Parts: sequence; structure tokens; C-alpha cells
Amino acid sequence: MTMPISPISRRKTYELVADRLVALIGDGSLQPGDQLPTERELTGSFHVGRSSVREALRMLESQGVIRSVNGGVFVIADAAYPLNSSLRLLLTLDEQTRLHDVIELRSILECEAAALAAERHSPDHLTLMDGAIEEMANSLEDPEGDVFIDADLRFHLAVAEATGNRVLFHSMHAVRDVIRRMLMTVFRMPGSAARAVEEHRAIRAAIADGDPTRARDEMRAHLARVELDVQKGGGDG
Amino acid sequence: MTMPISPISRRKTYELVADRLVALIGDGSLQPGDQLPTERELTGSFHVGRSSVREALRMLESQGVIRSVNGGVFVIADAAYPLNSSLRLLLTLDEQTRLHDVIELRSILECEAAALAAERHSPDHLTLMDGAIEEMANSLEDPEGDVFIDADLRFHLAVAEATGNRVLFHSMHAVRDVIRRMLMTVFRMPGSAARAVEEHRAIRAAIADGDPTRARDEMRAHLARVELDVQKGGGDG
DNA sequence: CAGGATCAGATTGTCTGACGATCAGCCGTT
DNA sequence: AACGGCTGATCGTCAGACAATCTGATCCTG
Repeated sequence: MTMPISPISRRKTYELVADRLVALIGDGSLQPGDQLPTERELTGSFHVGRSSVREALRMLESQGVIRSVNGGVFVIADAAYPLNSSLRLLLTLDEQTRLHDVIELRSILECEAAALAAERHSPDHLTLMDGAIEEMANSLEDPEGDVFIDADLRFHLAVAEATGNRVLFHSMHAVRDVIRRMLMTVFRMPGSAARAVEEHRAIRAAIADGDPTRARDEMRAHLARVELDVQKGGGDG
Repeated sequence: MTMPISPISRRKTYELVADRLVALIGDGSLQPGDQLPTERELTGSFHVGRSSVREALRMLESQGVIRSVNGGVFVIADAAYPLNSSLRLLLTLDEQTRLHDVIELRSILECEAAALAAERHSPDHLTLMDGAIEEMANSLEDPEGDVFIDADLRFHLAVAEATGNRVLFHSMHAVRDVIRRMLMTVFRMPGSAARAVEEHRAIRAAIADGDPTRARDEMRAHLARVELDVQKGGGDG
């Protein structure tokens, strides 16, 4: 008895404005890095009130599509990582979700990414990985872990990029973003960072050899060891 | 020369309001399904203007935390799936991202979920899967595919739930949401739905036997077959 | 008494005007 | 040339107003 009557949805003005802006970005009219028209210009262009424009901008801002720099500029975010904030929000809201779940998801994603990378990588990707490993090795003595952590991130993102799968890439980025603090504690553990460099070399070698199974296993071993160190080092509960 | 001076960030009022509301949800003061205070009540409670309250609500709304039903009610969403809209947005914005990427990610997530489910499932989860399979079998004749698709979704979510990993669960939910339309085309292919029922039974059996490898393989075979049917059936490019 | 129409109140959706704070760029002074 | 201050533009925020819509109660009619 389902009647072919679709529900009437009263689209609100700020939703329409947000859709229009997203469409402008989607078709390339607004490039990443561009500055948006001012609120008042948008008000005039769309023939809506400033409230509606502002509420639309808040939606886009909270989704990571745009960034609102104080003072007077609206800039489209350098890259669209809408998943990051969502994942963080999920951890805040869903009490049942534990950080360990994120780590497990990370392991799943990265292991399979390594396997796919072994099959699909190009020489450029290997170069990226080598550069990242080099920088990790060079920053072992740095008291601040930031350089090391960034290089580590760069390596794993290079693996993700080698898969050619953008969603996988963005997902890994989001997961990484959430557990970044945790990785810092690992860096401080004596010897842990040095071992990570060796493990990365092994992963890189397996990918370069085009051996998916070995790449997956090396990645799994690496992540398992890191997680063990986190537990020993007293990561958060 | 890095001085230990952290940058001063001027938190905007609407962000503060949004944070407070999220905190209220996080600590249980606001339960899912509850109705929020009216905008004017929030205005009075927080001593801020209505604009700030509204912009905060727009942020939460666009993240899927609350839902704004027209007329006069604000309700906290039944469940927090902030990942769904983000994933959809990613497809709209990042031109390089293709639907195939999402399908590949789905395959990764579901195969590993099946393996984990084989190790961690409880009898209740098997019951859920059985119910879903039953309903799929019963709705094979239904011209509309909705009932079948919903039951299919229920099966896969039961697998995800059996892993005990909430992030995995939410991620699978988000991915499913994006490719739902695609699954519809598969349902219309003659014989495809019936085969899906059989494949689900095989997956369920492997999980019940506690055999991770077999569960993973059965899931992989199922998804590969579905994707093949999608291509034959002329899914979108 | 049942059922529908009608009205009042509340709430959101939207626009407008206003004011302070902040930032970028220009200009004058030293 | 370097520094400090001025000016205009823009955002952040608030207050007020009005239309549209929903909820619930009341009233009318059969």
C-alpha cells in the first residue's frame, strides 16, 4: 500500500545556499585556496539575508569545506578532509566507542593499503616513501617529536596514495589525525622510533618488490609493535 | 628560536555554544531522542544572541548531531552517524574520488569485519543474521527492493556489530549509505538477489564456525560477485 | 458524543539594522 | 627605510521584527 507520493520537503534557505556553494566548489568555480566573496556580496548575489548566508557558512565550516580566518577572510580549505572532524566527534559522542577501536580500524586500513600499494605503486611513490624515511632517521635526535611524527605520517600517506584510492587516503588521514597524540607517546619511548625506521624500510622494500602479502604482514607487524609500545608507555585509557 | 608562546585563539561564540551542547550530549545530560530547549531558552541560558545559538545549531545539524524538524522541535538524532554526510561530501568535492574507491573501501572493511566477527561473535549476533537472511529470502518477490536492501543492510551491520568495534560499525554504515542506490540496481538483476541470500548463508556459517579466514573469503567472494553484477547491470560510471 | 473547523500561542525561519573588534593597507613622521 | 598611527572593509555579535508553520485547545455542527 505504499503510495507513490514523495514527501514534501521544505528546503530551508541556508541549506540552499550551502548547496549552491558546495556546487560551486564541486564544478571548479571555486578552487581550493580561493577566497570566497564577502558575506554581503553573497547576500546580494543570492538575494537572501545575511543570517542565511552565515548559517550556510557555518555548516560548511563545521564540515571542513571552508575555513573562517578571523579578521575578514573566508578561504576554501586547502584540502577537503571532512572525515577528520566527524571521526573526532564520533569519539566524543558515542560513549561505547573506544580509542582502541580507532587503532584497530587503522590497522585494517593500513595493512590493506600496503597490500594494494605493492600492486599499484609507481616509482614516484617509492621516492616519496624514501624521503619520508630519510627525514625520520634524521630527526631521531630531535627532542620535539613533531618532525618525526610528520615524516611518519608522510610515509603512511604515501602508501595510501600509492593505492590510488582517494577514499582510503582520506580515511587514513582522518584516523591518523585522531591518534596523533598517541603516536607522540610512542616517539618518546627510547628505541621505539629507531625501530620504526627499520620497520618502515621493510615495508617499503616489500612494496617495491610488488609483494602484497609481505607488505601486509610487515605493516601488521609494525603496527602491532607500535600498539604494544603504546600500552607499555601508558597511553590513555 | 621557537619561543614557548602558544598562539592566542579567539574562540568564537557560536563555537563555544556548539562545544557546550556537544558536551551536554557527551556526558548524558541530553539523551538521544530528547528535545532541545528552544532557541530563546538557550539564548537566555548562555547569555548570547540568537544568531550565535542558531549558528551553533547549524554546525551540529550539518554534522548529524541534531535534527531540525520544521515547526518547532529540535531533536537529538537517534544515533550519531556523522560520518555519512562527510563521506557523501567527499564524493562531491574531491573530483579524483570515484565511486569505485568507496566500493573498494567497503570490501576492505567488510572482509576484515567478517574475520573479526568469526572470532568475537555471540549467539545473539547469529540470531540477528539469521533474521536478516530470512527476511531477504521472503522479500525476493517484492517488486520494490527496499525491504530486501534493508534486510541486507541489517545482515552486514550485524556482522559489524559482532566485531564489537564501533568505529568499524559506523564506517560501514556510512559506506553503505553512499552506495545504497547502487545496490538497488543489483537487486533488479534477475537471480542476483537469490544468489546473495545463499552467499549470506555461507558467510554466516563461516562466522558461526569461528573460522576467520573462511569468513573473510566468503565475504570477499560475495562482494566481488555483487560488484561484477553492478558492472554488468550498468551502474553509474 | 464524534468529528472537523477555527483560533491562539509558541517556535522556527528569515530579514534588517546596528555596533564593536580586528585586520590589511596607506600615509606621515622620524 | 623603519616605525607608528589612521582609515576602510569585514567579520562577530546582538536586538528587533515579521511571516510561516506546528501544536493544542476550543468551538461548532451533525
